Formats: sequence, C-alpha cells, structure tokens
Amino acid sequence: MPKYDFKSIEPKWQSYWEKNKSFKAERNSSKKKYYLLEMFPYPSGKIHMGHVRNYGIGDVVARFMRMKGFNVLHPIGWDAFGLPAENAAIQNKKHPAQWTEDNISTMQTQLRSLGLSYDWDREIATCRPEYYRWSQWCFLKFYEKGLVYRKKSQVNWCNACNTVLANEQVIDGCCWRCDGEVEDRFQEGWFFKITDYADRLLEGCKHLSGKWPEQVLTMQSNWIGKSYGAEIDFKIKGKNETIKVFTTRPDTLYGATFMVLAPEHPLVTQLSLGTNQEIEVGKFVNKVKQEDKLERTSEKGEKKGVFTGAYAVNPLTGEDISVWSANFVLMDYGTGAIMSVPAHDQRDLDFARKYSLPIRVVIQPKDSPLDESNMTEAFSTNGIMVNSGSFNGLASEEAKKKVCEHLEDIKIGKASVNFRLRDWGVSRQRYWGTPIPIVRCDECGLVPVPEDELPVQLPLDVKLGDRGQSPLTTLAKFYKTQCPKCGNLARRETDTLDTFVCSSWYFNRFTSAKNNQSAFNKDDLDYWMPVDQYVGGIEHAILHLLYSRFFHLVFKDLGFIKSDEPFDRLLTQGMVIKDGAKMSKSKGNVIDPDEIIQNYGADTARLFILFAAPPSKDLEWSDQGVEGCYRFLKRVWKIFDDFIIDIKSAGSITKDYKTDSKELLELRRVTHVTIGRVTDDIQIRMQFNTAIAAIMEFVNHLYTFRDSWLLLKDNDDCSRLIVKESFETLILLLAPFAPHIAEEMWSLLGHKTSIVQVEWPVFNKDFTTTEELLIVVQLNGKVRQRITVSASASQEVIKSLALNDSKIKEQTKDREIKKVIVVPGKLVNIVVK
RNA sequence: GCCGGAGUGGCGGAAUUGGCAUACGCACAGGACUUAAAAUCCUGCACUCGUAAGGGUUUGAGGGUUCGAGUCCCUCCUCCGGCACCA
Repeated sequence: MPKYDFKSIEPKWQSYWEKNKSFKAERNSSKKKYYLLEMFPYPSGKIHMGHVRNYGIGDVVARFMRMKGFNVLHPIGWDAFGLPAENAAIQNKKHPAQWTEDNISTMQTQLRSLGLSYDWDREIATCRPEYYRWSQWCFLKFYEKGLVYRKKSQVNWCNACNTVLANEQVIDGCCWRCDGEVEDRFQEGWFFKITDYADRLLEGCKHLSGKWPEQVLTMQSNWIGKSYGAEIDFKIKGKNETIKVFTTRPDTLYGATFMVLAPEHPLVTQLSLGTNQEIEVGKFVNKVKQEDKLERTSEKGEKKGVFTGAYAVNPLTGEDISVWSANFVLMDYGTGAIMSVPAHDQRDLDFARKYSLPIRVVIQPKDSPLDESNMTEAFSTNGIMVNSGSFNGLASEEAKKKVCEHLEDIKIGKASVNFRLRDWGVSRQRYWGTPIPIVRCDECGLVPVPEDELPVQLPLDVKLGDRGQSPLTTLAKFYKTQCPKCGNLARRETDTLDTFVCSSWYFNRFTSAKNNQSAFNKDDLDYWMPVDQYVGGIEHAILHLLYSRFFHLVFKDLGFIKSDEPFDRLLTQGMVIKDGAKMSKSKGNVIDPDEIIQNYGADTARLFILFAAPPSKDLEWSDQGVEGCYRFLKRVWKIFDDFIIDIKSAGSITKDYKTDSKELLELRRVTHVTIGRVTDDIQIRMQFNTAIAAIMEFVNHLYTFRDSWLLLKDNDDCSRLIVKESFETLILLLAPFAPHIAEEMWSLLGHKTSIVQVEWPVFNKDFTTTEELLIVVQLNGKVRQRITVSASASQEVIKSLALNDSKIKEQTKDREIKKVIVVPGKLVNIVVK
C-alpha cells in the first residue's frame, strides 16, 4: 500500500462528494431534522484561520449528526453587502459587485478544499437581487406592522466610513469596522422599533440560559439594561411646566434637595430665560456642546454644572429645590433629568459639595448613623427610612413600593421601568447595500413600494465618489420615479439598509433558498427552524445575535414562524492567536490556510485546529502542533496498513463472536471505551480536543496490540473479526474530524458506499467491563497501594484484601484503624490515627 | 462600581457525578536505525530529598465542610470580556 498521500486522497473525495451531492438536504417529515449553521462569512478576499476554526467546528457536528441518522441541513452563503467592497472598489477601480463575486468564487474553492460538508445547492449571497428582494420585503412587513419609522435625531457618524452607525456599532466611541472616531450628528433616518421588544428579548435570555454561553447572555442583558424605578413629576415654581424624572430610588424622594437637567434638555434654556442666570446658562450649554463626547461621558471627567435660575417643588416635602444643568446628566437615558439625592448617591454628593447644595439623610444604616455635615461617601445601600414623613421606620426596599403607590394616589408619578436599549438606526448613506423600498411623494408623503414591484434594483452602472459618497443620491435614473399611490413624479429613498438587516433573517432563507415566490416557505420553516446549533465568533454577541432574535420575534408575531428563538444552542468559538495576538494582516502574524492545506492537507489542518484547544477558548497557533497532528494521521495510516490484510480476510461481523484472549478482550474494551468517550465529547460536551485525544489513545493502544497480535497463535476468524471491528470503529470515529483519510481507508476495506451516511458506532457497555479491577488503597486520603480484585468481589472482600495487603499492614501496624471507606470499583480509604 | 468567565507542568491542555491530579499533544533529554541527516521507533520528563528503593510537596492565596476537594462553601488576589457620570 502506498504511503499516506493527502494530495491525491483529498481532491478525490471532494469531487466524489460534489458529484454525488452527498450533503444535499431535503425536507423529509419522517426523519428527524438537525439544522447546523455557522455564521456566514463576509467575502473579504480569502479564507483565514478563524474561518477554518468556525467551519471546522461546525462540520464535525454536521458530519456526526448525519452519521447519527439525522436529516442534517448544513448550508453556506455570503454576507455580501458592506463597506469593504466599496472601499476596495475605490482603491482598485473595480466595481463592488465584481470585487464581491470574485472573492466569493475564491473562497468557495477554499471552503471546498477543506472538505466541508455543505449543501451547496442552497448557497445564497445577500447582495444578489434574488436575496435582497426579500430583505426589502421584510422591511415592508415591519413597516406595515408599525415597527419602522423616520426621525431626526442625534446619530453616530463615522467620518472615515461616511455613514451613520447604530448604537451597537459604536465600540468605545469608535467605529466597529474601521476603528475611526465617531461623532454626533443631527440627522434624519430610518429606525426599527427594537425597543418595543426590549422586555421579550430580555425574557428570552433567561430561557436561553444553559444553551447559550453565559457571557453572551450577560452582554445582551447589559445592553438591554432594564432598571426598575419610578417616574416622578416635579412642578416648576411659578410656571405651568413640570419636569419628569426617572429614578431607581423612589424611596429617597424626601432627600431630593435639587434637580439636574441634561444640557440638551429643552427646558434648560427655557427656564433660564429672563433670570439673571440666562447668560451663564447659555455659555455653559454651548461649552458642553463643544466638548468631546468620549471625554464628557468618562467617569474621570469633572462634574460641571450651572444653576438655571429656576426652582422646582419636591412633591413630598413641599420644599423649593434649585434646578441645575450639568454635564453628567445624559439626554438619551431616562428622561434627561434627575432628582438629586446627595446623601444617597455619590455623584449627587460630589456635585452638592462642589456647589454648596443642601444634603439630607433619609435612609439610615442599621449600625452607624450618618451625619450630613461630614459625610464623604454617599450611603447607597438599603437601610431604614428617616426624615420621610409617614414612611419613617420602614425598610427602604419595602418603601420603594409604598412610595410609588403614594405617588400614584396623588397623581404625580408611578412605578416604571427604563431601558438602556435604543431603537436600531438602519439607514446607511452608502451605495453597496439593500435599497430601502420607500418612495417620497410631495402629495402622499412616504409611500412603501408595492410588494409586486420588488426588488428595487440597486443600479450597477454607477461611478463611486472617491470619499465613498453614495452615487444613488445623484443618479436620476435611480431616484426619479413615480409615486405608487398617485402616479406623480416622486423621489426614491437613496439610503440603503444596514447590512445587519440582511444577516438578521438569512437562516430562514436557507430553508428554501431558491424559492422565488416568497421569502420563505412555511412548510420548510416549520420543518427546519429553529437552528439547532449555531456556531460563530463572540464579536457578534450583541450586534448580529440581538438583531436576529428581534427579527425572529417579529416574524413570530406576524405568524411566519412558531419558535421564540432562532438559535436553540449557540457556541462561540475563541480567536486564533499567534505570538500572543489575534492573527491579522497589520500584525503580520497571519498563517494562510492554503499553505497548511498544501503542505499537510485539509485533514491535518482540521485536526490541529480542533485539537489544540477546546472550541470556546482562544487557540494559540503552533507550527509544531500541526506537525504533531500530521504525524498522528501518518501513524493511523501505518497501523491500518499493517492490519489491512487481516481485516479484509475476516468475515462479516456477527453478534455472538467470542474470545478468551486477554489481548483481544482488551482491544475490544478499549474500542468501546473510545466510542463512549468520543460520542459524549461531540454530542454532549462539544469538546473536540478530548475526543481527538481519546482517538489518539486508541491508536496508541493499537500499536501496543500489534506486538501481541504478531505473537498470537489463534489468529482465527473470530480474532480477525474483533480486529476488524476495532479498525472500522477507528475509521468511523475519525470521520467527522478527518473525513478524507477516513473515506479512503473505508473504501480500501472494500466498502462501496461513502462513509458519510454510515451509522455511527454503537457503544456496548458489556464490552467495557473487565474481570479484574484496580483498586486504590489510601491511608487518610493518600494513595499508598494499588491492588487488583475480582470485579465480583464484595465490599467486605475488598476491605479485607486491602487491610491484609503487606504494605498496608506494615504502615498500619502501630496505628489505630478508626474507619474504612470502600467505594465500589474505585478505592478503599483507611482512616488511621 | 455592577455583571459574566477564567487561574492546573517549560507550553497547549485533561480530570464528565466530591474518589489515583497532570490524560493527549508539543517542546526537551537519552537511546535504536543510518556513513550522516531527515523521517521513524523506544525510554524518560510536575517540583523536591535520595545512587536507588522510597519519601515529602503541588491545581492563584488563605480559611472551612468531608474519610477524601482542582471540583462544594467563605474571604481575598490576578487576568480576560461586557456595561457604566445609566439617575
């Protein structure tokens, strides 16, 4: 037999799978489905190691579940709209569509060369009209449901990208994609009402616990940011206005000794008009406007404020309290106004000290009473109410509810919840995206494009501005249109949709990818959805995963879909690291997957990336580690070669084959122990590194076995059957990880069908038991001896064997035995004094 | 500050239910084969005392529960991630 030649084996099986459509998925209600999905790639140019890891992990599960008898859907597509295509186009004078399609074809070839088991017939690309037509349709459905609106608001503007960003796309004040600084702009745009779903999205997090990584659920919960409290109206003295505040501490209302408004709050200027503070306030507001947003919102920033000249009335004490404006109050959280309780909030205390404002304690801790005159730290935990009228003596936790009830009775406030989550801005001022299917008519206003006129085609014969300005705004052929309602001349919307809209529903499209009648077919959705296992990077913990969950809930409300969540289980894989940093072109620490495939083969590449670390942890690249995996596959090939003649001469496996040979019994035991370990590791634990380690141990055992096999005299049919079973098991266990070598060995054994649908080995517990057991003997919990006992020995027998062991006798002879614990099948612990 | 995750040999990591800590791999050292090298195979490899047999110590630190703790509980430290002048 020739040596292990991956260069001929791998392409051979890849074309076999393709020709035979080995991974084609079809709806079949008599078979249990399994939908495995990895986050679809952006066609950026070439595959990188992160992709290999992402798709390698997914492919193990897909191949395993197929062998387990499931009807597996494992599709692939391209998240193909987006800025890099435009930027590359400007640099290379190549059209974004051309650039994108070229990259797709390069990356398709690369994915194929990895031997990934995709149903290529379902391939999609979000930039093609047959896909974005349905993205537009989704937009219209949202619009009908009242979940889409336009507003003029403060938006995040990335100068480098020349477009607006959603809040979720701003990371530490910078653009998520280009890292450029983000500035505020006041601009009109389209929004999705994701805030309507804040509660359900948060509630869903609870149900996903245990199925999604806690880290992701925490991040989403933090992002949604629900807080419980009250809304309270404060009357302005001498005017007909009220200021509404949100507070999480209604119990401290008696201690509210002043109020603070955000500088952007419309009442600030209004209140100061005509007072002697008017000029000061104007100066202050202008100054804050000019301040850098990052600096202003950082905790280190100095707390600065100005008195507005107005007073409000504390609704419970009836006292006049001064109204201020300060830089630390934010317009876009709560109501943009706060009541200040300096005794029980650190910022308020700092502010009160700085501007000599009154402080009143209304909650006392149990032990050491607070003194307003010298407190430096606000008391912000629970205690007993004081100085609070009829609420005195109540526990503050309890008082929260009571105060809210009281406020409601006197109609100046109510219990309320507040979210940090803002609506999702989906307008982008760029070209390479899904056109928003809306027409603006002078007569009729905003008019949605009728469904039967979709898609609104993105024109391809355009010239891009050199700073990325969208050509759509000046392309009359595009924007000039007729109003669908009145037929008059009208203007098309020239903003495009955020690419995250395209990726928020693509997993539904995969269930009937080629359907040109509708976005998705109900029977297909009902059968395939939800995705059983989703695999992708943690960088989408908030963005893509939150948006997709939102879309799914809307689809549910629209009656399209039954499930509450799109992704039942989520696995977030770690990054691929080299020399301590994430692989990236700028750091120059990139390993090209093609090179690894060229030198070692796809099987080695896959094996290494699955073996080097558990899937969710970061993985440190190691050239020597790759060598090690290659060495392992060569060892597999070699031992297989050593046995192939014996295996092929064995008959077919029957149920009742027996042997008395110790070595063969041990071989069969190791075989079945390995089946158990590998099955659990893939199916339950998703821990592929230990699955591979178990297979390596199995192979090491086969090498040990080989020595005794050569000496074994009774090399009969039954013996060969056991050997055959072991090797066939090895091949099948290896198949999800290293599919090419597995197919090759499988066919060398004479099998005529591909390994793809062969049944996964069945674990038989009876074969894993032995006649003798190794029992550890401990003295006071420390291992002192190991003894072998018969598997059928009673606890009493084991105990006496342990106590009568010569070494144990020696060590216990002068000591009093206080207790003996026998753990069946494991150990004996002798407690001595 | 709040929330989440983690801390085990020289390195990546294992220990699934409280029961032999360090599986598997890498690196390293010695040996076999070879004119030589590569490849391959064999042996060793947590630390420490010891020629050895054997002993002692060790899972970030310190306590606790238990016959027995990497695993459970308490206090603390460090690192990673998220949120945060969030009212």
